Amino acid sequence: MPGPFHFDLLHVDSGTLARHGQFHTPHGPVDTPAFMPVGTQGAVKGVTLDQLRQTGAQMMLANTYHLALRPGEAIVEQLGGLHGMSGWSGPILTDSGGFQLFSLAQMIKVNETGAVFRSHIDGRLLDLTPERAVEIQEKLGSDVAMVLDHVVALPAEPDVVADATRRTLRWARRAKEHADRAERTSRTPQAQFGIVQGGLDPALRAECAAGLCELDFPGYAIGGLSVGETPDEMYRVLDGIMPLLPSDRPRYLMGVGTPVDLLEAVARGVDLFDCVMPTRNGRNAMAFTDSGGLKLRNEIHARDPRPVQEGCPCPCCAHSRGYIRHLFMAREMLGPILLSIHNLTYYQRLLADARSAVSGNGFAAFRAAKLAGWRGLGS
RNA sequence: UCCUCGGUAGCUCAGUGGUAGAGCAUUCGACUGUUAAUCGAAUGGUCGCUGGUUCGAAUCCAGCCCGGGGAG
Repeated sequence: MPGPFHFDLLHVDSGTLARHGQFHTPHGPVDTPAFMPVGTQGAVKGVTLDQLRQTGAQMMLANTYHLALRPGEAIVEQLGGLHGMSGWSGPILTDSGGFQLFSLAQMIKVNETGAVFRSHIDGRLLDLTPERAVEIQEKLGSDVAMVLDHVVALPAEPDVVADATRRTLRWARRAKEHADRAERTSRTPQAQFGIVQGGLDPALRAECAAGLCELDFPGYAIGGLSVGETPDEMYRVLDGIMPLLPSDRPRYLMGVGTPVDLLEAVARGVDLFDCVMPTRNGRNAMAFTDSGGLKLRNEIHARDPRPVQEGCPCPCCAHSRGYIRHLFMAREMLGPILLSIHNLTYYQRLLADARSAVSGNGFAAFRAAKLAGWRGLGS
């Protein structure tokens, strides 16, 4: 009998390693490959739940560190967990705070026990250990909880990467043990994913993957990428890791990426993605389209009556590029909102098309056609 | 007519002897498990005009032009 988090591998493309599947959660299934919008504080910035569903998103992301600081996991729990608090009824994945060891590196100290954060909000100390990360995420009530990992910026000295990778593996063991032993307080079950670190070193990546697989997680993430390396270096890491991960579990490439990155990773067998790019870039007036990135603050769009993307069903594309530019120049809040929705819609449609292409054994051709379009304007 | 305050970048203004700065606007760039509706860069001025003093004037002096306020 399949568990609450089983992954149905429905089809593998005949020409690439691209997979089409379905990941099951207590809050519904997720068709893969899938893109999860980022809602760090329990909200996808500028987008209502209705609008978010309309983009085609099935699963969203939230963040342990940010929610532990504000409003605090106790309040989230009291409001019914992330689902109750936010009203989002679909699956939710919570990141452990491991990424903040990288992005907030200047305000933390890492040792074997865990990480000590100096809150960026009020300066108070927050101890984040692998065990604490498990407990916080249980209270948040997400469907998938990530283990706490140690993300370092690239390029980095070999011993720095090796230390962080082996620490990540030790932390994963502690997190797994703690989750298995802990009294489950939430009403719904929660899956825990391990995270493969190892920088650009194939041997280190393999060592980490092997150690995690022994622990038998229901899903595996690839972390520590898109932190300073080139796209080709990232793709090479994926080439090396994918064969080492069990094919009957979802593979999640954390924090990635551009549309090009998504297709290159899907071609190598990745099933899940998340990235702030569609929303952050959308807020900053950059639109994703089939012919590459559009910087809508640029004057060239001022008199352009065309929609951002011809044929796009999103509410942004009911308007002209000239109007969207005007909204940004006038600092109207509707501009960032509409472009966030457009970019999320663009990502969701891209992956929906990718799933169809995989099912029809035509992923290689699909990827080639998309890349040719994007190359035009250099997305 | 007199008194007074002012005239410096597209706009609002700093700058009182060593050949000009800021904010905003404009243009362009960046953004990958969000400390970001953010960040960065560039364009842009014979300092109202004409003389004078001085090695050197946006800055001091004189006259003129333009604008605000006041007096008669």
